[in-house]
Amino acid sequence: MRVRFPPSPTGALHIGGARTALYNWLLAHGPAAQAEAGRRGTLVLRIEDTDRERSTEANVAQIIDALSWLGLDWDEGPISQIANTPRHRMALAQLLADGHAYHSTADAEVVRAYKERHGADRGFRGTPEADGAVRLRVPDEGVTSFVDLVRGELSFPNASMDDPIIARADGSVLYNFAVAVDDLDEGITHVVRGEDHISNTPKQLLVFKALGAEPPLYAHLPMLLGPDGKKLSKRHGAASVQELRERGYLPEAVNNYIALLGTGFAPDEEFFTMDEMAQRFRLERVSRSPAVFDEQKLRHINGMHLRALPPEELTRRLEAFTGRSGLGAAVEISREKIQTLADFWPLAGFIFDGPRDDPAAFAKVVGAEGARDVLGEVRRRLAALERFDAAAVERELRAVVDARGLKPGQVFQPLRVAIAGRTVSPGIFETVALLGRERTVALIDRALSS
RNA sequence: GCCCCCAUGGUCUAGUGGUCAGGACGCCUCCCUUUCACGGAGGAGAUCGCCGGUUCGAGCCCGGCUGGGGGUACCA
Repeated sequence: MRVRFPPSPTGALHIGGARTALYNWLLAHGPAAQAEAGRRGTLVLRIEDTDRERSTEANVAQIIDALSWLGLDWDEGPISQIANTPRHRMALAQLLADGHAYHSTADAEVVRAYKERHGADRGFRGTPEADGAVRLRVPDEGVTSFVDLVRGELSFPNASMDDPIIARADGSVLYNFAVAVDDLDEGITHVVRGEDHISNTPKQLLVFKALGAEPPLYAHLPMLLGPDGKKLSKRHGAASVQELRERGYLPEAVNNYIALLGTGFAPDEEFFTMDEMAQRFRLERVSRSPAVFDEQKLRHINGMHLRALPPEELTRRLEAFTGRSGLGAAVEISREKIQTLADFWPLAGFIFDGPRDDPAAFAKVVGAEGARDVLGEVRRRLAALERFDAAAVERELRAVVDARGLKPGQVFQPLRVAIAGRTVSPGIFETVALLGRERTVALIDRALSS
């Protein structure tokens, strides 16, 4: 089995592209490839840069960086499509010579006029000219059909298809032609791509036929949509892989989530490692309907992956993410409370940089009836504590709760705001223990004197 | 306009002719350290897009309609 991922370097790698890359990766690493050849499949990375206007090296680098971050490694490539130009020209000359293609100066205007004469459902058929762009000759009758591995048989009436332009007047080839030639040359066996390519497939099939070659198998994945039901784009916030990374998501979680979007792996589970996903992945199980990208659920899945990481590993990633070091102990007491890497600093940063005061919270909680009195007693008890660990701190704080007949929150919250400056923090006992007696007492004094 | 694809709670999905349509995210209530998150116990939320048909019986099969989406570039 040979599959490919062919991004066009006209922008960053978007979530839809990452999904396509992931599914190809899963296919190549899964049991289907194994059963077919006794070893896993080969993934080819091809850069579709035939659009010279919009393709840039920076985008290529960015896409490769995003794929690497996701852990989606490839076996061959990156192959620059533009580097295959000689071969494309050769194939084009062959079709021209065979009469499968012809030069035509007909532009959109001419095509429109043609349809006015012959009916909107009649595909444009040109007459060979001496120069102009190159069009592929589509049969007048019959259908071009194929069995889509996720949708079943798809069929297109030839009569309604325009003769597609496969090369510009300057001889440079266009997408539908280059792709077919490259898929053929690279021995691609399975083309797995987005639904937006469904109507390109018959054109490419016709190119294979004109070349006298056997086409690969095709599978079209459903579209990924934004919360508004429209195609996912930058307008929906985090649309690129790079942005997801900057927002503190883990690559394993991103992979897990986008795999879930559009495939029902298992009835009751949603947490999967790459290996588990590759084992379970089946093209036939891929959903046919478009899916809405839901960041809330990504957050949830990300939290699961975060907590599944060994503490040292989580610490390493958090240190890389925040650019700080010595985070170990704080990470230990925060790991149950964060869902993304970006959640950590706002939650526990005060342990290192001191409180970031939220005046409203301060006024409300520390300024509450009896709160200062409670804080005073908490201070006395903690100051007198011999062993300053989480268990001892908890004992003292609960003693205050019991002695005064208060609710736990009436004691814990003022203390939390005193040491963190806000109502959000890791567990109060562990946090106080980590801060130590000196700093805790000083922070309480600071709150009391404010 | 034309060609094509799709349609189960707000979202992702399970379900392939016969249990009260199951799970997850989110939401609500309660508990856990009145926040955040995790975990636990409950709850609200779906006339399975609509109309016909096939069948003793349809979310599952067929047809039509409606709605959404993709394509319709000398872009990919």
